[in-house]
Amino acid sequence: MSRRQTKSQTAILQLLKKEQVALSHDGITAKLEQEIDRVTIYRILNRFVEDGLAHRIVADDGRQYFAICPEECSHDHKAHDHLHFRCVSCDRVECVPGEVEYSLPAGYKVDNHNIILSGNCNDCSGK
Amino acid sequence: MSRRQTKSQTAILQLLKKEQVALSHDGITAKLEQEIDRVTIYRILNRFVEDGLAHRIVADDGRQYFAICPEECSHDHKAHDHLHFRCVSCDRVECVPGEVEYSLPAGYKVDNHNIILSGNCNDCSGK
DNA sequence: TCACTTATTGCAACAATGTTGCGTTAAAGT
DNA sequence: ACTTTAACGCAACATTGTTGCAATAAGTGA
Repeated sequence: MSRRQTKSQTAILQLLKKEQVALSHDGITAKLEQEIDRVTIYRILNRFVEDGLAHRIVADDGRQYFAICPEECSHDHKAHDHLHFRCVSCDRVECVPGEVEYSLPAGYKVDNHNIILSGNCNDCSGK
Repeated sequence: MSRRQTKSQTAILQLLKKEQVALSHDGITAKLEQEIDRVTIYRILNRFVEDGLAHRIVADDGRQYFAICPEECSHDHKAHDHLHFRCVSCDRVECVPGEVEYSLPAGYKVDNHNIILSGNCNDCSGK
């Protein structure tokens, strides 16, 4: 029932901590030293999300990206109400700090926020 | 070079106009009277988006949903900055009117907004 | 109205992303 | 060291969306 610490798991966790951006499955594969099976990577990531360690972002390319949760959001890992920016040039997804404000009609219960802006990031918009 | 009017095309357009919610490919298939090939549906939808007739939303289930653009957004069909709500119970995606406010560091150029909240809609949260 | 051009369609095949089943491996507890 | 079972790797599958290509049919002009 309890979690076990494995090499694959710690490697992915370290990677996510080091990178400050959200990574997709294949971004992770590309940056990992060791080879880890595709399925295992997905399972590890899903476990991280389940445990509130990471959050999952579905970007507007339809793919899932994962990022380590900052401390502030550990108390409630369901609603990540900060926004995310996906750069279409360098294909990175980053978390943008700051609140997002919106209004919603009464009666709606929000379980999950998934806010993605896409375009060119600071580095890429100059070129 | 110019567009041609076909039965499939008008059927889908009518459907999207009638439904006030955003529909996915298979939502469209389910509601259509006539049978239209999967590929054709996708191509029609992509054409609508290209022509600024509809906008594409990628929901947090990773799937694409399409909705007819309201008049206001016809002048700029790239940035649909209103938010969308996906109900996980009835599996409908609706456009929520109203502006979304956020702040973004300088140097970022936004091409596209994709803002999805998910949870239970007014109808489903009661039950 | 008929012939012509080519946008649109339908089918098959493919690509990408993510999940499930299952037998094997290896962490953690005793 | 032994046992239990979480985690792994492989194969197979599911879903969503796209591409190539030959056949069809919408618009145009004689």
